[in-house]
Amino acid sequence: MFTLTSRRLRRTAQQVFGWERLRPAQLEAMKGVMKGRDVLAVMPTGAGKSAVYQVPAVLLDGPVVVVSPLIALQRDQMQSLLGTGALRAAAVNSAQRRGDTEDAWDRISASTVDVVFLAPEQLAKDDVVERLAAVRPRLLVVDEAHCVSSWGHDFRPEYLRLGHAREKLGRPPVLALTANAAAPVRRDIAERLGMRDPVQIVAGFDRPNIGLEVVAFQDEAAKDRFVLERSAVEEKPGIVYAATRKAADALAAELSDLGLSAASYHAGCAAARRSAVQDGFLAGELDVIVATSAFGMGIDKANVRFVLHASVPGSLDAYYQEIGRAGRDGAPARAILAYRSKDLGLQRFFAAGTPDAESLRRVAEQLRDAGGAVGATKLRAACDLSATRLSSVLNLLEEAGAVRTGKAGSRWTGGADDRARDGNGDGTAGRGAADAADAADAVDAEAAADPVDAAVQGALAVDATHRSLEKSRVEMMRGYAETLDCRRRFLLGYFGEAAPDRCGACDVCTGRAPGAAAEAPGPAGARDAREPARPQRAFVPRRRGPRRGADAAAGAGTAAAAAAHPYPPGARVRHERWGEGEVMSDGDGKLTVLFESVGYRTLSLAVVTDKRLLAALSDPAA
DNA sequence: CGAATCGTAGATAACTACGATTCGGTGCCTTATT
Repeated sequence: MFTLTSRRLRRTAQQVFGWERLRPAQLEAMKGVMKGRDVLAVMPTGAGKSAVYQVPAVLLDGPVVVVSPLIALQRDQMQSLLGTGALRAAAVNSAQRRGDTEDAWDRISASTVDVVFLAPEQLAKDDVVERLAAVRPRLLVVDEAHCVSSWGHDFRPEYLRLGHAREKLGRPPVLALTANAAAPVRRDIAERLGMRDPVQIVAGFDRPNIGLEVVAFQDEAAKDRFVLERSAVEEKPGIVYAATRKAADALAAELSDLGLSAASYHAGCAAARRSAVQDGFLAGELDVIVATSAFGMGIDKANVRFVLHASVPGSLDAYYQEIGRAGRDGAPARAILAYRSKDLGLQRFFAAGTPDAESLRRVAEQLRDAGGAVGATKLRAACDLSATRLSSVLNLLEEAGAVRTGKAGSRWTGGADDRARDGNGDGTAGRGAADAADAADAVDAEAAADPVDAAVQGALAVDATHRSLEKSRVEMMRGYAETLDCRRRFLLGYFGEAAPDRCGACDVCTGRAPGAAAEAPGPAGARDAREPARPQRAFVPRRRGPRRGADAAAGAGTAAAAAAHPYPPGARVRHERWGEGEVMSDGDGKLTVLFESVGYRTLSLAVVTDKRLLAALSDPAA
């Protein structure tokens, strides 16, 4: 039954690391790695993701390069490796002393290092890539791989350039690891890293011990009072997520005034304070940590009893990740969202970003005039851009098909015609290129006469596509907050996982829902008809009964109804205006589809079938 | 997108009202100056 590879992996795990058992998902991922396949593994925190590369690192004949988003995480992983004594590790980053980095390079070049840790920005540097390529890495690991998708487009664009780095490293197999990736995110990761036919291992998303609750408000002061009170009375320890640094500081101060042990945590805190607060929380010295989204990656504390969001985050991906820090011990825990529809404005602002036509133009002109490949360092100097800014600009120009990057640097490839060709022919240019071509046509036919103008317009169109997806993710977050149906079902559906109609453990299922609107909800839900917590309890249970009945009568939300239409989750569909997409979830007479050009859209199943809005392109079951 | 802050005009002493402006989240990496 067990293959030779399985036996070797198990034996190594046992003898070298002392792990008596490997989970099926771990073993399967390791086997893929040993076969030289690209592997994308989505496994919950605590399921032993690191083991998936550590065991093969012992067996592979050459070093493993691990890309990790935070230097702090690299440090933690180094420590744990040193603890086992099984692997020799080194890190390359700007936070350690120069001498330590030189020492690391000496050891790497002498082939006495098994695992090298670095951030994606390091791989943007030619000398770093050259020195690594010289020792022939056997595996490129991308840890917290969802960052490729969520951070790469704007914030840390080097993530999107890991595919190039991989080529320069001699195209080793890629192992992408994450705890949280919805289907489109997985697709993005695979595409961006240039993975070929990857082995995908996806463990379950459901965390049944986390009770889900949303409390809606109109009035900001009422919401603030609620957040303060719930933070004070919920079982400790807990995490409160705030949208801004100022709000985090203010709430932490108020909780402290109440006599609780509370502290704030955000990127504006001094480094020393940040680590002190984090350590204090992990050690159980803090009741409540009030944080921005800066807090949490790499945090694995078992007994967090509640995660309270004082304001909505920008996506369900972020929300799921943040509430997933509760109840890791398996004991009951709560995820509470204090929701106010106006709070979405901040997230919409973040999603909207700031287009920068001027930088695009400068880089495009430089490359056009250069008449050959230009390295990143030279380009930065010529265009007077930061490394981050340049990467982001190059990513857009490449996606628009106007620029191509190879070993020697980035090269001008021209205008609209090339762009369209690239979109079809080159897998890594991918879907953005085709969209961009369409959009660019629409933007300005006259501008397309000049190739630089066309490139800038095309890049802006690609950018607009990303932002439109980001905005639609905010809308999905709104959908979760305003849904009148089982929240767990909504959440799991977003991640492409089927769920029963009622989980029995969210506020909707237990009849404690705040939600119901004063009038019958339209497609946009009950967004402006809510009142704060107190009056809701009185009228909600009565309202829910008949509503449920009405839904059932409409033939929606049941397994039987879900099977009766041609758009099951996973199906590819085409919409006349929005193009191709994938069905993410269905239920209660609605379909949620992720369209490649516009992002998430929720459609009424009745309208879709009536007006034949969607063409089914394929059935995943077929 | 929305909240907070700032500035100025207007009507009259100490403000208020309202338009304009600014600000808001995640982390790598600089690499010369105290």
